[in-house]
Amino acid sequence: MNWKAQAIAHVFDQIADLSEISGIEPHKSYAYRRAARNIRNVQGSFDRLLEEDGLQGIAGVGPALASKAREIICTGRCEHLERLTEKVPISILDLLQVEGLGLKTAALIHQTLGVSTLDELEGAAREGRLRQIPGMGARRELGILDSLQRKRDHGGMTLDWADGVAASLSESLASHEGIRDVFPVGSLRRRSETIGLLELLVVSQGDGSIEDLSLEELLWVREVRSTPSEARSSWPRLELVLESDEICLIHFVPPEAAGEAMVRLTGAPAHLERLEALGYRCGEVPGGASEEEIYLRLGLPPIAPELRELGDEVDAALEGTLPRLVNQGDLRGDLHCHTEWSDGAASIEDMVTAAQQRGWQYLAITDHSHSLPVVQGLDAAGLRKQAKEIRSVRKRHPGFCLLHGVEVEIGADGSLDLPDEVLLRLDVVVAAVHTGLRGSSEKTTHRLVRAAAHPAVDIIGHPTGRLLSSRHPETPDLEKLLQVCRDSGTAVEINSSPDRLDLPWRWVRRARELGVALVVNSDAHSRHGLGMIRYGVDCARKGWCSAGDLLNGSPASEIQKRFTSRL
DNA sequence: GCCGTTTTCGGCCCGACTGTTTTCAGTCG
Repeated sequence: MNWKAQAIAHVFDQIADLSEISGIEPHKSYAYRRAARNIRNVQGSFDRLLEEDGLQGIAGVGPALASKAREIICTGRCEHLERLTEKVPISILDLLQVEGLGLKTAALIHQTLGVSTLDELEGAAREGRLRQIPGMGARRELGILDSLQRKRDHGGMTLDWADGVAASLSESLASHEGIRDVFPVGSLRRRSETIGLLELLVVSQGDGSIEDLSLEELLWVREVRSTPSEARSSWPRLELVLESDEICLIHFVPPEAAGEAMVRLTGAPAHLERLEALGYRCGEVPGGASEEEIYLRLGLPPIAPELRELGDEVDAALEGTLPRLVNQGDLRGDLHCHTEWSDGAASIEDMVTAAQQRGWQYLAITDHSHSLPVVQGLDAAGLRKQAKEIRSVRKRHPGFCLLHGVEVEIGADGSLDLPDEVLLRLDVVVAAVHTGLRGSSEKTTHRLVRAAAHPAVDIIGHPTGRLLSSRHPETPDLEKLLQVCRDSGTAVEINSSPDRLDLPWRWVRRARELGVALVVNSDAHSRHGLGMIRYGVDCARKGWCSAGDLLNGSPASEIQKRFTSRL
């Protein structure tokens, strides 16, 4: 996503939350949220929209919001937001990331206990003070502590957000004289599922002098701090604190050290340890060596950054058994997306043309089934109506393989909310859990396993149900699920939404070992959403997948055979 | 704050689940 769009939408969401806490007319909050959502979903060139009419072409953006958007882009600040934070500290919004805490309770906790940070919240929970709040008992207190712990284990920026921040910083840095190149390193380059610390490598033009760089003037940078160098590297570095509170570490190296810096700063620690066991020594690399040359000197082929995690990738490289990793261009289609028939923003036809523009041969339309609230999903009659529309779109796009499917809701007992005969008439059935995710691991496992064994189910969608920025449910017994899927021929989804990346990559590796069919799905809710598939590809690559491991690495002819044979 | 074959004011998304309850508010999707 365009980083400007991200930045504006982020501020609008903050305004919406703070306004609601401050008791400002609730529909104003709704307006800000709606505008933020539509800005995120902009299709085509965001910059052009911004220049042409200051975003007023976007639904939900009127003169007041357009002027704030302009202010955010030109100054990196928003006066309206700053005024709101005079009344309510912005750190309260961190409290909302805790599962089970919404605006009402967060505001109440702040008012009665003076709590405005996650640390203070944890302290209050440990001391049993949260129980003073009406509606809060011991159980919710424990739930909050639990959620805080899980958040610590999984914290960080999602990949799309980190990519946006990195792109905007790189663009500003690269325009400086004296800077030759800027590269992402660290967990961002390894395409980790969340990015705790954003790291950029800046290759200088000459001797690496950075004295005349005035980074404070960069847009979005609130503060520049020098940080002592660490064992990992002796190159000079600076810490940028961004307006959005993220921290970005910038490493400066002269051109002749770029290759070594790439290796060392990309990590991960276990990978570097294995390299060291092969004789790699920091500072002993000949000047000017590229990253590839460094691997070559150790007797290794280049190892993709995504694989540099646990260390065993080095052994595989030595044995010559590294997989040929899938690329975005290897995918021929997508088997999970939404349209305006449920909670998507585009028509079926629009999604089809967007898929064709991406060079895809097939697309499965899988709108939600009816029992998911808000979304207004489809029941049997709705699906029949949709089938008619699908047939007519097919006629207009004869060369394209358009599949009719559904994302069917898995109920509390593992049953599906559509009759078997309806499901069996569809080309693709993705079964997924959206509610009751706070249940025990055993319960969720039972639901998933029952659905996976159902004869009409083709794909288990986002198996863990996690949301990386907010929801970390008890993980189901994935080993059991994968085995059931293998035995029943049910495929497992790698959901590409950067907030999900679900199946998690460690389990993608396991699924591949077990021979479970995998499929990278966009779960797109707009034309633009189809592009999210790149994050699913990142996840598949981290899970050692080749194109051949993925259902949608195969051409339309095979997909047609697999998914329409039961008709 | 936005929007309009209910167009310059009045309405804007809703239903299940949960932990706290003794009749429900808040959260979430």
